[in-house]
Amino acid sequence: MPLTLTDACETRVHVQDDFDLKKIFECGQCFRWNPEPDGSYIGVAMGKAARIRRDGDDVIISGTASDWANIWSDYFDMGRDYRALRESVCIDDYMRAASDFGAGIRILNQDRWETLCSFIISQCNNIPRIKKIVETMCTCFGQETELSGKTFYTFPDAGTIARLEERDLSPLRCGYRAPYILAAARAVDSGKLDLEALSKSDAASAKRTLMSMRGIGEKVANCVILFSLRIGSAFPIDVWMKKAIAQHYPDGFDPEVFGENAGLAQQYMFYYQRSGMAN
DNA sequence: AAACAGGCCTAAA
DNA sequence: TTTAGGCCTGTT
Repeated sequence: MPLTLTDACETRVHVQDDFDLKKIFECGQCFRWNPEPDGSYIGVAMGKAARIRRDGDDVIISGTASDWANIWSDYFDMGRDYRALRESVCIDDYMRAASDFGAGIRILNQDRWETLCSFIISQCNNIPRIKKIVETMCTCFGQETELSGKTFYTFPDAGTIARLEERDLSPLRCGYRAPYILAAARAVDSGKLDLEALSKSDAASAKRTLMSMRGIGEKVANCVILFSLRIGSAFPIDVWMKKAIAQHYPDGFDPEVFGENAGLAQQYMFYYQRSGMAN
């Protein structure tokens, strides 16, 4: 009998804190995780393809225990207590309802360059098309990686994209965003834009630096800051958030009321608003 | 078929 | 400092 080498390795983790895969992957922060018929999710992140699912109080993820310890634990932000964080943003009845509804969301610590590039692509696009463009970019320029005998593609690194010309990006069909992508890739590759350094700075200066790049405005900058620079005070405002604020805070609203947890409050508001349950 | 989609840029008040 | 219109492309 042949040995079964595929799927040989899964790691089971007991999780007591908020951790809802559907909410984590569908609250708008990432573009490369997709649901499977059995309720698991398959995605590619941090240079690896993975499958993850829940089993009661446990989370089961492909890979070794050290993959979990070295990669996924941080990716899923397991170092923070989301039940406590969730309580901290309940400043009124509306936020209580929004955070109850969104309980289980976690803010991923994603790759900085991938996040920057993905949210440049996101501008004035809907989610299916964002995902399609990102996926095409990975199959064209990423590296092969395997999971259960299937081939997946990693997100291409900035250096790879930096060496391309605009015409090389035409298969992506990303329109006017192509030059923005190239400019960002070249800035990251050359070190002119040092995202790791930005992660050690404050929200205001990170935002200023990001917005000095062509094609990066306030919304994209805030998404990058929140979803990859680990600065929790960032508060991205898109069309859904504008609706939420107009409906629930007609007299004005300052995200600073949430302090360092404004970004998580934003995720609850966004997810609640988009669900249609907030009305 | 015209309008719109998880913004950004520029020009003009 | 705020506002309108254009922008690639795909979908409705």
